[in-house]
Amino acid sequence: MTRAGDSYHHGDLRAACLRAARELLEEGDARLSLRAVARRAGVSATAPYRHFPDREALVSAVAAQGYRELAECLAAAHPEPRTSDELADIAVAYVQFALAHPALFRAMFSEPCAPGNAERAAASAAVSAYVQALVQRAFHGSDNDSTPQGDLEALAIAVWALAHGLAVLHADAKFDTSTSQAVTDRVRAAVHAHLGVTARRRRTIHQK
Amino acid sequence: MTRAGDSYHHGDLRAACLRAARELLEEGDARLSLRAVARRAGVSATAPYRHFPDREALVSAVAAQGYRELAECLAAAHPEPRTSDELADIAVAYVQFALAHPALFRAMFSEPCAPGNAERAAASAAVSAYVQALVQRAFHGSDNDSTPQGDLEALAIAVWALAHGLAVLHADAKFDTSTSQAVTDRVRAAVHAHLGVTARRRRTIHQK
DNA sequence: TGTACATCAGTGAACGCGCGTTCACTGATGTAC
DNA sequence: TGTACATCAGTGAACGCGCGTTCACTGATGTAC
Repeated sequence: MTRAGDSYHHGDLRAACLRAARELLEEGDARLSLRAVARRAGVSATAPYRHFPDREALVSAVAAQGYRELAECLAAAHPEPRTSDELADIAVAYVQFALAHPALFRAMFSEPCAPGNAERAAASAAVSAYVQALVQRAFHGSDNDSTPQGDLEALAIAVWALAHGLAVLHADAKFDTSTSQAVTDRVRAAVHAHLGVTARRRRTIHQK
Repeated sequence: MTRAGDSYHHGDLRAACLRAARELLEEGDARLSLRAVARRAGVSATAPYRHFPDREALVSAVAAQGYRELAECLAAAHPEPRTSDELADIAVAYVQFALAHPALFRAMFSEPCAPGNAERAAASAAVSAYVQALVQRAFHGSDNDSTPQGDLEALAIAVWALAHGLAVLHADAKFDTSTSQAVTDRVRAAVHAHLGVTARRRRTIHQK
């Protein structure tokens, strides 16, 4: 039987590989290599093949983990946003996640995810669905609940794209990212500008 | 003196390298290599070094060209947008550009542009400035010209991020991109959802 | 116009590198009796 | 409990690859006289 910890040979090389890959990404390695991961995990170059059929599988597993962390991070920012302000909190969290883990973020969104990897596809779809649901819930039953369903969907897509676009543009240094406050202010302002004049008139949201 | 065309040795290897690089990108090569570019240009592996100090310089030059093309493409979509519909035209052009040239788009936005390359930085900043100015012009002096300047800036950032986010998410296949009509409809809907209820009430924009 | 020379774009061999992946192996672990 | 055996996680050598970059070179072109 397997003891917890270091039991069988290495213990849990699969997990160790994922941890090593994350470390390398956090250190700025743009492109993960199986050999570098093995090296970091303190194991021979070929050992990871016991747990991943090829490089692509390792990368997908890391990306999937990233999606899950992103989802948690968004949920932590606000579990059930109702106002523009609360939606902005989530957008800020999205952007800060990208800035805190730029290489991981790139690994997650860098290329059309290989359709073969079910785990990755699922984790990615979960984030997407989570954001969509979030936005729809926030707007459903608001003052404006005459809004037809199609428009709600479009709005959800728009908000997601907005947050994602802000994240990518910040990660690519198209904006000043030297202070986290500047980033936060910019994202909040963009979300409020987006969600619009109407919202601003109803509540007093703008706090600048 | 240099004759046009094939004059000196190769003629204009610099331009030929850029053309070759573009071809490789259009064919789907994710990562440009100097050797592959040289091969495609029909020249020895080291010849490009006469025109580019290193690989990074070549990639930056290609990216810069991409930014210029993107700017032209946006201008062609609508030179002076005034309505949400016309802004949506531009967003559609932005997304279609990304879908038509995915590898180029990735090369342009893949990583924090090496600050060393002035040409690339300038071309990138030009696109950014162009979009910002576009949006501000579209909204300035609209019915709603009480809008303060800070809000206009935030709005411009938001619209840019929206278009960029839609482009990236489509390029990463987070949405169905099998027909160009579906993409166009989705982008238009997102822009209209974004620019909002107010606009929709004033004009009759939604055409679905 | 013709010759000698300087320039410099492109060549080709060579370097050292890290990579993904294969293969036959070894040795620690778990299991059947 | 002790022994024989099967499993299979991890090893280490080896493969062939494409890469970026260097170097001394060659030969076509342009220029000075």
